[in-house]
Amino acid sequence: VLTPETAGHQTHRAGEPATRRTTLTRARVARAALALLDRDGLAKFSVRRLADYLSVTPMALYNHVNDKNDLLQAVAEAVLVEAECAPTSSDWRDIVRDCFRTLRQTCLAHPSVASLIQTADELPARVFQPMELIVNALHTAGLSAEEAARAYFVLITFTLGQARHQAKGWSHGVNPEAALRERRIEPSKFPAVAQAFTGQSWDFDEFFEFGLATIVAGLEAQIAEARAGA
Amino acid sequence: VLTPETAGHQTHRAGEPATRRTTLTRARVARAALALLDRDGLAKFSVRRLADYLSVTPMALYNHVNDKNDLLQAVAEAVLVEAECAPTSSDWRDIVRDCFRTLRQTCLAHPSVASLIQTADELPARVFQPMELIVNALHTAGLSAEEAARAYFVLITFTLGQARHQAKGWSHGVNPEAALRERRIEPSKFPAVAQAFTGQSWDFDEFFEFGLATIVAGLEAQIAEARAGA
DNA sequence: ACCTGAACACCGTTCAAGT
DNA sequence: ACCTGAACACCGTTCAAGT
Repeated sequence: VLTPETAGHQTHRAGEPATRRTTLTRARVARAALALLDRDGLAKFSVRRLADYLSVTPMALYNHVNDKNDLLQAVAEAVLVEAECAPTSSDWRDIVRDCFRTLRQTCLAHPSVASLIQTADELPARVFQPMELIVNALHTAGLSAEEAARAYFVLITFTLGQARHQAKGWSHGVNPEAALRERRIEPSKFPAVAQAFTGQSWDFDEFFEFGLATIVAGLEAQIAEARAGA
Repeated sequence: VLTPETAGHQTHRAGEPATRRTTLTRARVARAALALLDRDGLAKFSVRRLADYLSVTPMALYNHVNDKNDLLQAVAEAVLVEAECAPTSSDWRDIVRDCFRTLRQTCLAHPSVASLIQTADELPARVFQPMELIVNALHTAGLSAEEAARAYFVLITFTLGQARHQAKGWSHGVNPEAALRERRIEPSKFPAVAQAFTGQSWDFDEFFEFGLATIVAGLEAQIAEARAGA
């Protein structure tokens, strides 16, 4: 059903940017998709639902987007713009921490987006901005250019993977705590796991910080080694 | 179309394990699904295609599996059995390296399976066997039980994420090398990235080993810190 | 240039029916 | 107990048609 405020078809001068509130745009489509993803999650997302959400025929979207995949990439791109990395220090450790904490927060604000980025066929060019920052910082610190690139991928894989896990709620049975509680696994057969998960509940922030600290410490060791070798 | 060798319906004594070649089983369904996943990939996999592959009605599968999701979990479980971790040393570093190298090799042998495990709603109980081993080793080495559990998840997130990347071929546009070559990004704007990716091609084995070494080195630092604090 | 409507070739899953 | 066949409520996408 078309309502007046969603279906206005104002004609406008050719060549003018179509900024009418009711006109579809790649950017507008992406933003609506993000809103829908935030509301209903990736599993329930479909082109048809998005079209419905925009009070439009599914095919209308294909004027602004090549593909469902292309659509999702537009969303990823739009989100990553928010995750602009503005380091507060010139120490590579601070740069790394700032960047990936920021990325993580952005992913948590949009729970579907970590999966989205990891699933995308093409990485939006956007990811190369923080990548340049990190690779440069690590290279300056003493890593070779290739090592710096590897380090970046270790960090982003960890960050996105962690955010995915957290976004999924962790409750869906991936949780060892729940597995123990529901007797899916026997504590006696897994004493160390049982000890780690009885009593306290899993803290994602602490987990992330532990992982980040571990990787940073590991990179310190790699840098020390690289310097010793040089 | 049913062929004689795929559609035989031998009656057999009730209570007997149904080991007839032509009888469907949760295990047999899972194995066929794995074969199909290995051949065509996760994107092309569907319940209906699997049914076709087994020369059977789609609904027949639902006698042995609750769900598409349940089906995929059965596959994940089946694969993880292959990835049995048999450490060759009692040094926690060796245990960690052996386990995750083995897991990675298994994932590379079945390219869809890393995504499968990360997508699964429920972790197969199988993952708790290596988890117990790792958590125990790290706890013995000096980490608290919770820290040991966190360390395990850092490692598995990295390993699965890396395997996913590699399985995807890396060529689908995630590759900075290709992004540079195809001029999707300007080398002049990303000098450090450009330097890291010009000339040599990306080596996944080296990437994995770098990441593993980095995390192990980071854990050494965490353990040293934990011991100093105790 | 942008949107529509009907159509195509698929999905996962339910349900009643067969043996 | 296990499998079938028809059906339901969805998908992504193409194509010809409208404005």
